[in-house]
Amino acid sequence: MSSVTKALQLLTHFSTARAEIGLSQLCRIAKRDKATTYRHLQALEIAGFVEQNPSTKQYRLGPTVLQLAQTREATVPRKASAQRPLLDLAEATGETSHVTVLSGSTVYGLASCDSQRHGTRAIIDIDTFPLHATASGLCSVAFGPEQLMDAAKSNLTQFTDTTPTSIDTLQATVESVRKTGFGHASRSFETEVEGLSAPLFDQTGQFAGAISVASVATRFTPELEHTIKEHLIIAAREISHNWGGIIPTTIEGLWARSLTSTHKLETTS
Amino acid sequence: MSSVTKALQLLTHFSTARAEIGLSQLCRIAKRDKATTYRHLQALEIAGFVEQNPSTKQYRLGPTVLQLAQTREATVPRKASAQRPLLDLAEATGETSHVTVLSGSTVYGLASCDSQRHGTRAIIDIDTFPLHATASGLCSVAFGPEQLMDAAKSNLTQFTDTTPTSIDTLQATVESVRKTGFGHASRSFETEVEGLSAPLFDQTGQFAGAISVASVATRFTPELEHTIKEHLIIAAREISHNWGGIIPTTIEGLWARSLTSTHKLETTS
DNA sequence: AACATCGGTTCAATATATGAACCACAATAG
DNA sequence: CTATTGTGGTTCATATATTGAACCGATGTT
Repeated sequence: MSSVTKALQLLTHFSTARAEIGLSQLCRIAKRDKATTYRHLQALEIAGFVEQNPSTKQYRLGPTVLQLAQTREATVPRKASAQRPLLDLAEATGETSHVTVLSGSTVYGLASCDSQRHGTRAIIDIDTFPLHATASGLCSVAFGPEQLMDAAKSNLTQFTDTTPTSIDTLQATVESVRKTGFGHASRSFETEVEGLSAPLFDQTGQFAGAISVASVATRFTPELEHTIKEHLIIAAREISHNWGGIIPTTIEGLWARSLTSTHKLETTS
Repeated sequence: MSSVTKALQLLTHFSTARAEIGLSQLCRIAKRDKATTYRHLQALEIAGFVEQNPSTKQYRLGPTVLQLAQTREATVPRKASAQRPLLDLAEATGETSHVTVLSGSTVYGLASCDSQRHGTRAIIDIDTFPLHATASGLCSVAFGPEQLMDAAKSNLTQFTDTTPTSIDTLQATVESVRKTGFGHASRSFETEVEGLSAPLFDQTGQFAGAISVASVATRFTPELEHTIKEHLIIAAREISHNWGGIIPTTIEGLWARSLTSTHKLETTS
């Protein structure tokens, strides 16, 4: 491992929960030699990546990261940084995939990608995704800000005969999303389309959008569902990472449980 | 110079104007060896500080900086990161100093610091600074968003007999701030106080606030004015840096000219 | 077909990173 | 009023990781 990598790794130990770290403390956390760590910190300090609290001598993140983040945010739009994982997802599942972002109480389509594998494809050609009827929408209601539930309740347009049109069925559906970590819209927007989705998180740590796969219903077997979920997880992690966020451990836990149970179902059936 | 420092220096070459840089190009810009630069970029890529545009192979800032910036923003408030330069300023000038931030059309006091050097001190004990009558306010009008001028015009309260109360005198005063790079409130808020200020900038590149020195009028000689301006510049650079910004070169130019002319005045008088 | 780029790789030479032991200081504890 | 234990910071011989000229294959230009 290069010394550059080692030095940069030190930065990963700073968080809102542990904003300031002393030299000795950091050595323990990172399991590193003190002299080396000290020199690494000095190099990071020169570059403005860390600074020392003058009163406590503890180190904390420096102002340079603000500048860099500004540049990154200004030059790499969310869409571009979601493109690659989206393509991989469509490729791996053989189904059409979407990335949506939440703005206010509206779920906007940010990017989509068709797989070339099958002749029939799910074409979702809309700008905004209904909260109650699409996998992305349900994911947003389940993991986004609370007022989204009200927004969803206030527009329960019926698209198919399985669209949740009552407040009770909507709440039950959202509840199951919160339990499994996946949004699931079973032919509730288009009669021939099964939607599965996973939440995305950005640098604020908040829900920022969703990644979804729209599968042609006739192909939607338990095996495909399992495959889609596996790749949704990969894509969600990657896009969240590109947006400066991480998947909360609670969600990771839901996914882990959700996948093992699906797997059981798959092997016992 | 350590290899860590050298690697981190590479990041300074990325900006909104030059968001993506190829390996060879970066070597020319940074005047570095190609093999070394390549390895440094690899280390930065592992840590997520840069990433490669898959299609062009060019490098750009990576998602990690977003996370770090989030943590920095959440854990180091503006006030804390302005404190030290503010103290140094008060110390160096022997006068009371303030940091103000702009929020909407209001200039709020963020922090202040008294010098212990003199028995008499300028005490500015307010939460919000009048736009037209204080050095910080004038600086905000001069370098902040345009609508501030309207806000200033709509409240021309007379505090002293030199307070600019007409739209014409206000505009003339602001004009001179734009010419010199320094806000100057000559006994226009308190009869015994001369105020000098300089603008502050944050990571968005926009005007974010002002740093000011309130000097007791009887002490306010051309020599002191020159000293205050010198140290205002230092403080403004430092606080802006701590907020993730830099002083625009136009302002730096104004200051340079402004200071040499003051110096001439000082030596010829 | 010759030439000039590009991103990426190799390997011997050596400059640079390393860490045990060492300060000086501050805050406890006995 | 010492010990003790913690801290941030420093030293220096050792050795390991960094370095850059030269090289490669690919792509594009003249």
